[in-house]
Amino acid sequence: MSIAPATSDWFEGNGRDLPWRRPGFTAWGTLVSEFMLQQTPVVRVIPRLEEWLDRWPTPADLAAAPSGDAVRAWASLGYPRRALALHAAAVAITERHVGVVPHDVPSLLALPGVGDYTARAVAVFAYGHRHPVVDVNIRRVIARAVHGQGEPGPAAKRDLADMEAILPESVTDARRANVAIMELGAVVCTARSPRCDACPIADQCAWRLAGYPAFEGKRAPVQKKFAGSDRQVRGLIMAELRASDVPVTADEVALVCALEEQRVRALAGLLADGLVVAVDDAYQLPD
DNA sequence: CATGCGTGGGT
DNA sequence: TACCCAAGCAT
Repeated sequence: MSIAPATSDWFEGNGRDLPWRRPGFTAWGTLVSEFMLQQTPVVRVIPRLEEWLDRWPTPADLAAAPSGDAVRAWASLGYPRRALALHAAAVAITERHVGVVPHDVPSLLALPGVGDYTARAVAVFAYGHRHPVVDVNIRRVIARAVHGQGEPGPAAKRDLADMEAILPESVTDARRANVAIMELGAVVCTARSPRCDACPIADQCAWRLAGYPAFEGKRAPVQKKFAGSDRQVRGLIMAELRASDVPVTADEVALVCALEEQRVRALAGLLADGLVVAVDDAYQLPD
C-alpha cells in the first residue's frame, strides 16, 4: 500500500503557506525558487526570492541585466555559481524559448544549473505534469517508510523508480503526492529528530515497525570542514566584491585571506568559474 | 561514483 | 564545542 494517500490527506491541513504555493505563482518564479532552494533553507530563501521577482519579473528582465547584478542580488544565499547559472538559464530561455520557461523535462534539463530534481520540480509544480520528483526529503521518507532504512544514503538512479512506484496515476493526485511527501520529509520526517508522533504514516512506516534499526548502508559523504577551507576564502572574496561598487585591488583581496597560496588558488578558481573578472590590476563581478 | 562548491542555524 | 544539515549540480 502506497504512502501517498495518507500523506496527501495530511498535507491538505498541514502544509506550510509558502510563496511558491500561492495561486498564480509563475513558472519563472518556480524556477527561481528551485534554484535558490538548491541547498539553501526555506527561511533564508523567501526574502531573497521576493526581492528577485520584484526586480526581474520575467526571464527576459534578468537576461537583460549584467550577470554580476544577479550575483550581487544573490547576496549570502551561498553557492553563488547558482546565480550565474540562473542568469545563463534566463538568457537561454529568452533566446531559445521565446522567453517562456520550457514545460518538458528534456528542455529544462538542457538549461544551465538545472538537474534531475529542478527539471521535474518545474514540470510538476509549475505546469502540473506527471513525473516523480525526488529530493533529499523524499529519498529520506522512502528510505524509512518503504525500505525500513534510517537514512537515504547517496542519491542513486534507483530513486526515480522508487518514487514512480508510489506515485498515484492521476495527474492531480501525483502532483499533490510529490508536494506532500516532500513536505513530510521537510517538517516531520526530518534527518535529525523525526516527529513520528505527528506522522500520518507512522502506522505503515517500515523503519518504525522494525524498531528503528541503526543505519548500516553506505552513507552520503560528509562535508569537509568549512573553517579554513578554500570554500570559506572564496566566500570571503565574493562578499568583498559584492560589497564594493568599484573594482577591488589585489592588496584589498589580501585583507580577507593572508595566506598567499590559498588566496591565489581561491581567486584562480573564482576567475575560472566566471564569478570574478580581472580589470587592469583589480577584480570585480562579471558584466 | 566521489568530490568541490557557501552560509547560517540547530543540537 | 564540533559537527550536522539544508527542495542539488557539474565534473
